[in-house]
Amino acid sequence: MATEPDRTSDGKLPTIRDVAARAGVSVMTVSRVINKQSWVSPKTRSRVEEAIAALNYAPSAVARALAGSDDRRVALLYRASTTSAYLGELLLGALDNAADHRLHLVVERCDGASAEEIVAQVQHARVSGVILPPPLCDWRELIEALAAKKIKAVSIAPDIVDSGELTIAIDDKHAAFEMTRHLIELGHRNIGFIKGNPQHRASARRLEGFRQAMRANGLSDDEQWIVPGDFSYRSGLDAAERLLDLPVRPTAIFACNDDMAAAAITIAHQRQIDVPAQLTVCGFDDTPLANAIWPTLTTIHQPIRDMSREALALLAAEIREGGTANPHVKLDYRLIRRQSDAVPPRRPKTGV
Amino acid sequence: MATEPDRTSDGKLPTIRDVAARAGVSVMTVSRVINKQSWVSPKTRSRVEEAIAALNYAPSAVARALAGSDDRRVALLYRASTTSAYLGELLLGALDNAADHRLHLVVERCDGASAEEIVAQVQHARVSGVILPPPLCDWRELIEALAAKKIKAVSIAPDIVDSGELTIAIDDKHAAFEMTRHLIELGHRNIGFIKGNPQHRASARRLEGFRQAMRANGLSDDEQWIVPGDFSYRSGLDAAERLLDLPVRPTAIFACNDDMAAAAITIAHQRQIDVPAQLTVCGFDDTPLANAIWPTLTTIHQPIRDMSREALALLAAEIREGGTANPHVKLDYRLIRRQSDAVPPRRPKTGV
DNA sequence: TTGAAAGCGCTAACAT
DNA sequence: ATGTTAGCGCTTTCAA
Repeated sequence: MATEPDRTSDGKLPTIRDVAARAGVSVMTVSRVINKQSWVSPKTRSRVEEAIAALNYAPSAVARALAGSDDRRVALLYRASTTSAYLGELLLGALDNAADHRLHLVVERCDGASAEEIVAQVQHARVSGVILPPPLCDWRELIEALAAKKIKAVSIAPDIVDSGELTIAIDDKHAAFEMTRHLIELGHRNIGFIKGNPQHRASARRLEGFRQAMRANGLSDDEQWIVPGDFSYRSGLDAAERLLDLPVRPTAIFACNDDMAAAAITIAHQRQIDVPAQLTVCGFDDTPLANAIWPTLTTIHQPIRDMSREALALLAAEIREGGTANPHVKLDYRLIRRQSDAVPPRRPKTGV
Repeated sequence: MATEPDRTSDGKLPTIRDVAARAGVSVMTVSRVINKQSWVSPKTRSRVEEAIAALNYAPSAVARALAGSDDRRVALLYRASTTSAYLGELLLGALDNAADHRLHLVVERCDGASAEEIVAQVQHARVSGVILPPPLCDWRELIEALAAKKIKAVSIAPDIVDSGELTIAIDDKHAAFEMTRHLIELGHRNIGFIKGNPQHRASARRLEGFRQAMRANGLSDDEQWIVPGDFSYRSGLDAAERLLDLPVRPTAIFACNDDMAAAAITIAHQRQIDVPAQLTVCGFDDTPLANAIWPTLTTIHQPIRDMSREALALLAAEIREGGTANPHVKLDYRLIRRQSDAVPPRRPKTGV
């Protein structure tokens, strides 16, 4: 059973013309069949479909892009600072339904460029929409510059914004709130927090969720319990040292991402502090790392792949229908309990 | 300073015609300038270049693909089983110099398809070359089917093969040999080995390197010290349990990749076996994980990004010059010593 | 050394 | 319901 496309005598792939000839119709009719457009009589349609099948014809994306109103190309922009694992997930999600939406995805790096330069780059790439993962999603100038040129942009995990831009996000603040509440319910009172890279606005949102939960439970969100970090494992090492050097040691550490949480666990190991018996550590993101360390990490699952999938769907709707019911998609996060959290040590269950 | 492309009055990007008009030459001349082709008088050339700069013109890749002999598109094929981190690295490397080679990279998933179906898919995608990461690189049928259709394929990290196909690889066998020798030099005699996914031929090569090193040093590569795994963290957990349950426990474990090594460390932690004081563990690949666990992992660094970069260069040469001096590129690996290896325990340094 | 003509494979805008 | 006519932006002939 040959799935392979037939080739005309000159060794080229079949074109729409070959299909038209074989079906005895005009190329336009074939085009309509392909695009499920306007009305084609069932009889003609099936003749064309037979010819397509017989020739194993598939339209050329390139020719379509050139001839069509070119609203089929979208770009996934990224900076070198984005980890390849995150980028890989985004890519897989986007690729996943690019074909369904008849969109062609191009991946473009835009390092060190000014907002204007990036707009130029995007225009040259002939794309009509872009996906902006962090930290690009929080770059107001860029978003406005793109909007000024009528290039649709969908931000992945940006700060909440008032303008009409498209966004895909999880509720970082509420997720952090929930994780903190979870720790408090476990019995923790002294909870340390390791902040994320300040360039990523998500960091601020997570911190805010932490603070709210602490205050909501009558606990103090004292500055000394909140230490800086930048999402890197290295920074997590330093941050954890600082927290564990505190006069009153926290019984739990909530890190703004998994890498830093892993670092905290490392420091605990080095100091012979048992996790979770003596110290609870939890993270955020649920990267593969969370499952590859010991103890496995309690964390917030962020559906990265779904996010880019949704981003693409949003772009498709925006580009073609010129608008969507809801331009702000909120995806669900999940608190994943694994082995790194427990009740705090030395706290009698009941009575004095 | 506006880098942004000018737009003609109708709001579209400048085309080659606009450039031609502005420079007072024919479009053909502009085309020649762009492609640095044949002879254009320096005077004309500079006039054209001025016009290009003034208009901030950039040629449309789409139009070029359609008009040209289309030898500019290459695909990165992958299966869903490939981890997004690995895929992300490959992608970044490939993207990195796709532009330099004037190649357009498309990323295509090809799951569950037969070799013939994949060939059809590739032909429909109108690409003239493909990059095959593992495990596709070891699929003989596919490689032959592609060759039969004159589609250039470059395999990343395949088995050594006799046919004239293009390959990029590190010397897995020798890397494993070196790591094993390193362990032996440290004083280890009882070394356990966790095998990789048998579908990836690299697994066999690494095992072979291990075996050779053991035998070369008069040690036995007894089957009981060699346990199955499939590259997953989970499988590493089981494998490590088996090794540590052996009547004579190994003093070192060499896992076929980092994930399984991390799993071995986890098991050791659980059994209160100190790594590396009581047990040496090392991995292979040098993924980000190697640096995010404690102790950090001694492993073999594999330059994934460079591999796809080279793959692209190879394809470019092959597609355009129709051949290369050396179709088998060998990249360097590096043994990275971190904290998970040490001399074996309870072995007096000297004398009895 | 340069230019004119003829497409590449498809679709949009009009016919019919 | 179907066909005709023009391109999309560029490159490949071939001619000058």
